[in-house]
Amino acid sequence: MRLSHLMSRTLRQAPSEAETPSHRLLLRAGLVQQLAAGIYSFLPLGWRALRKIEQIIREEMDAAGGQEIRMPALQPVELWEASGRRETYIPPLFIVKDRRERELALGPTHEEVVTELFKQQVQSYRELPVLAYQIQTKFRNEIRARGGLIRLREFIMMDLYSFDADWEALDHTYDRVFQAYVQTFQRCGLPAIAVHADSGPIGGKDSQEFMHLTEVGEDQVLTCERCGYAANTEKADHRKVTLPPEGPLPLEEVATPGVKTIEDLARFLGAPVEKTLKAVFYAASQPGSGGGPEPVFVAIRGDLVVNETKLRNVLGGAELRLMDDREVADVGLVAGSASPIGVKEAAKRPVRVVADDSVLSAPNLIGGANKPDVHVRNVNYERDWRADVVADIALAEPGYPCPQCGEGALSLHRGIEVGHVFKLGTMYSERLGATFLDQRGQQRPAVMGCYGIGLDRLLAAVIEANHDERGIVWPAGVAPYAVHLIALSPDRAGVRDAAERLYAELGERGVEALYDDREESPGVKFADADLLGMPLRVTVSPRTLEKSAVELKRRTESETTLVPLSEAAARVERVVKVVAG
RNA sequence: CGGGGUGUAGCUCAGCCAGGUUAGAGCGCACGGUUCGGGACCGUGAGGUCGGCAGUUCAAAUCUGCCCACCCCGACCA
Repeated sequence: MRLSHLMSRTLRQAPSEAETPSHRLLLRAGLVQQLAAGIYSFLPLGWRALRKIEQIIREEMDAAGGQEIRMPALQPVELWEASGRRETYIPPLFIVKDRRERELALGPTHEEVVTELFKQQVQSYRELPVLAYQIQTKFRNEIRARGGLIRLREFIMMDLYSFDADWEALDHTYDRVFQAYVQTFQRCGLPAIAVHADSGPIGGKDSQEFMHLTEVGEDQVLTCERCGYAANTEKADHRKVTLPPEGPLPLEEVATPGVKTIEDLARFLGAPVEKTLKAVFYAASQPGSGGGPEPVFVAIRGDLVVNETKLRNVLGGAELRLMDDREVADVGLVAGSASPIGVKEAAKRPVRVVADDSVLSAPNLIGGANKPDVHVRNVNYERDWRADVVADIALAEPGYPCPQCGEGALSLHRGIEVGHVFKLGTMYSERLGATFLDQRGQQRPAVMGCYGIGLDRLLAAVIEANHDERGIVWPAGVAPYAVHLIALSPDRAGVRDAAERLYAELGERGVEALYDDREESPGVKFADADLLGMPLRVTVSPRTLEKSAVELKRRTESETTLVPLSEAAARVERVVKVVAG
């Protein structure tokens, strides 16, 4: 491609709305142009890079046994009603109407559609496993688009769906796709780690996200350097400090005038925070069930914080929000001095009680009394109160002991989620009737997995991970072009002729080259070459031609080498192959 | 949706608080000339519904109100 006719321009200054490095470089290098919030056009260079990524993914998914298909972006909403997600899917679907007022959803994901496909196309266990994938535009009515290509409302996703006969077979398929993901990110030049992720209320067995760790990521990840444990903060566990066992002491009310918070309480009574019992009130609404919110009383040891994702899962996917003091009072309880003891009797409405498992082994805690300015000493689980649900609902925080090895301390990082692999199970196959006949002729629902990679976001992450102060430093596998050919002072000393010949010869050899044939000063051309970031720069100038040579320079290095003009194309081809690995 | 911020030329911004001739600068773009290995220089020129609508006023980029768009922070996700 000739730079003189390329349908994009480089920008010396990035538009002010761009803050993250990848966003700034995407705009400065002329890879994309924004049309609206979270909606972008791809310009030639950006599109080529995206297609390189697409091809890597395609090759890896094929190698893992995937079959490429193509499903519609327009989906009848009836299908979403059948799966039960019409109302529960967040963010809400983009809905359009056809001329007969029939509602169609712009597909944000394709579990429903692929399950329909399976239903008709696959009947026997002998055909399993089936791994079907597509690379296609998705539409999500995101609450907020952000970070350039990091969070889009229209984006390209590779989504693969697997169907197995049982959970054990799914485990194997999952591992296979997992490995394909590892390979994919490696080939894209993106450092990425797999972290444990929330699998949501669907209750799948495993779910992992692939994260590129970077300051500008929007996800938070806790890792243990000692054993390698890594988890999204919404999923992360930690080894809870247990308190020394004590015999239960009798309940004892104490006056605590003006004490509202756990910190106040611990200070007032001279007790450590972990000897207190914290009460938190949530209003839980089941999405899609028209009823009002249900009050939930959450009890957790005073030193711990509630992880709302875990709590939501325990409550079957309810939407949660903290109740304010007035709402707490309306239920008949006392904020700041609430007690799990007799809470159900004290409340005016039915209250669900959820306890973190930290309270089980914590004897003689100090809790509320359901009376203002009074607390109770020596609260013991089981003897004094019981919860409807006991589960781990604690938030893991940096510095806490690792749940896996127990020795390392968790540390916090930010990351961009570039991929997600997920053991779905049989929810969709059961609801939509995607069954197969097993060896004994029994109808059974397929055990599904789903796996996604956001291509646009991956492209942004690749730039995030591969740039310097001058511009992009494309990994060879993703670079729009392998070579950036520059003709300096093209009107002098046969430079244009030499450059044209080299450009043509590279084309004949199948070397992808971007050719800067513009009438620009050397400074501009070099600066643009650095900004655009192709792996190999080839310069033809009066100075090199004096020596009957051209100059080669890798984007990752500062040294240049001269190679004879006569061998230039062959040498460039060879270097390109070396760079590509 | 709540909180914060920004809208003036293709990009970066000044002008607005204290309303008053043809609304400015740098970069970019066009033409001519000089340069030519790290974003050169000189000259000429094109390019603007000052986000939109309404209001106040003799007069609005500037003051007031409403609306819109975009960015950032929180809940969702690839």
